[in-house]
Amino acid sequence: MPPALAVSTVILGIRTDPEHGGTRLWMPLVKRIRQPYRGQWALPGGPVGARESLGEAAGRTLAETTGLRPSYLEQLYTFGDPDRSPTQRLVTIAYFALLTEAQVGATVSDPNVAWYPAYGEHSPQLAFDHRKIVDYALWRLRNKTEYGQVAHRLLGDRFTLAQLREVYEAVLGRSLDPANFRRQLKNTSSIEATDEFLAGGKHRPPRLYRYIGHGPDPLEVDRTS
Amino acid sequence: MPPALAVSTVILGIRTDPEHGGTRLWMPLVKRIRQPYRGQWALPGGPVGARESLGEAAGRTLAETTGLRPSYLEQLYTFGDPDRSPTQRLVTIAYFALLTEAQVGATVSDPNVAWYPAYGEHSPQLAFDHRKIVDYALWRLRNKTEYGQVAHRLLGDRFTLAQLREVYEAVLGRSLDPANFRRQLKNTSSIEATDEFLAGGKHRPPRLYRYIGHGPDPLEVDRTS
DNA sequence: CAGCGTTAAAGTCATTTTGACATTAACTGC
DNA sequence: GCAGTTAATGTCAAAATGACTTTAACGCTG
Repeated sequence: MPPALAVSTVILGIRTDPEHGGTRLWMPLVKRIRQPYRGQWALPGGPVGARESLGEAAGRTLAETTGLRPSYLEQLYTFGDPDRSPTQRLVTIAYFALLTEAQVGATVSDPNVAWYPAYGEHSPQLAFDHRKIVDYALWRLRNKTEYGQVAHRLLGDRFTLAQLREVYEAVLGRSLDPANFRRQLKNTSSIEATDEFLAGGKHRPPRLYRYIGHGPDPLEVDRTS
Repeated sequence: MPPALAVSTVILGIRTDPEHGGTRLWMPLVKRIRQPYRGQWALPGGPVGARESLGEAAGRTLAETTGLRPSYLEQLYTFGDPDRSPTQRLVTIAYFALLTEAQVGATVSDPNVAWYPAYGEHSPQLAFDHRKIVDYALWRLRNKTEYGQVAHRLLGDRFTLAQLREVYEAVLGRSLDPANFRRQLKNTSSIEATDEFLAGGKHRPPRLYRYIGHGPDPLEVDRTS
């Protein structure tokens, strides 16, 4: 029996928790409509087509099931134990993707697709070994040396320092001192102040900053073609 | 045409450079005896058996070609572009392994297996996209948060602070101040002084230290079975 | 066996970075 | 115009870092 190829993708975006206020990492999940694990939430994914690359398959399957078009895609890990599937050998390549808040809005309206916190007590049970995949995605995110890159992919090209700090807090899972955070980032050369301010707020308008990229992450999937 | 599964492994160990003195990262390579890239050096690897896991396949193929039994194995990246092979689709899962100096000695005596520096001008050209795989292995090694773990896998369970510093220098590619290095490591709880000393040297005998593990790296392949 | 060369280990000190907190600035709503 | 809130800057002690010096413990040589 020849092996079958599939991809699964952890899609992460920031959302403000409607109950508790703080910004958190959320992910869209799809409800399984057949056995095994029927009715449980699972990561978006599907089989790899014969003429597409693994990264293309990840981008295509997540777009088909969720409607999303993430700005960042990175390969995570490959699962291929011989007994993962009772019939033939199933090799699954896991990816993880990052979304800006603007991109989050494009989620399809479908009762079988819903957003959930990526970790913590409100994060649901997942089908297969998908919880392990999500935890590994979070582990890699937290262990990245260049957080500026990550924050940029979650925020878009213009952002305030408060937004940037909330992303860091959501990823690291702990709160940071706003004043010290500001000082540290001003010392790095990874962000640059613009002459624009975020209007419409109720208080002093914060300045907008821009990310100065140092080239792509060596892990990023090239999807320019 | 169904996909074929294969593994390739970057095996890294420390060796003292016979010419220039310093400790460097070296890797064993195997010479290709058939087309394509016949005569060029390549990473050890081979097809995945029907009843073995991907990690088992990596451990088996590297042992068969090099005779080595590394103390550490970690999955790196999966390559699966549809046009990698002219005949059928070839999916290669790359691994990287770490060896202690004791384990390096067990290399098979075979003219088609030889050790080379893992990076720098004396590192040879490699077949296929294997240079990219090696560079990615080095990138991940350098971006690990827990260097103590890495050093432990390259040195064994007892080591002097000078040896530990040489490992850090070989991985990071720059020299470190011995006194400051000592101070930093004494503040972490990752190593512990033993009451033993390394005898036989020409100078003051250095104290031996032991690594205090914080559990395995989440990426490590479990090969206890 | 005293002195020298070499490496191990500990100590010194000025500079930089960090964490905790205070102060000033700029806006909205009443 | 004043209270309330967030943005942005400033202050300062503690901790960490980098460059360097000093002392200790060997083997080797004469």
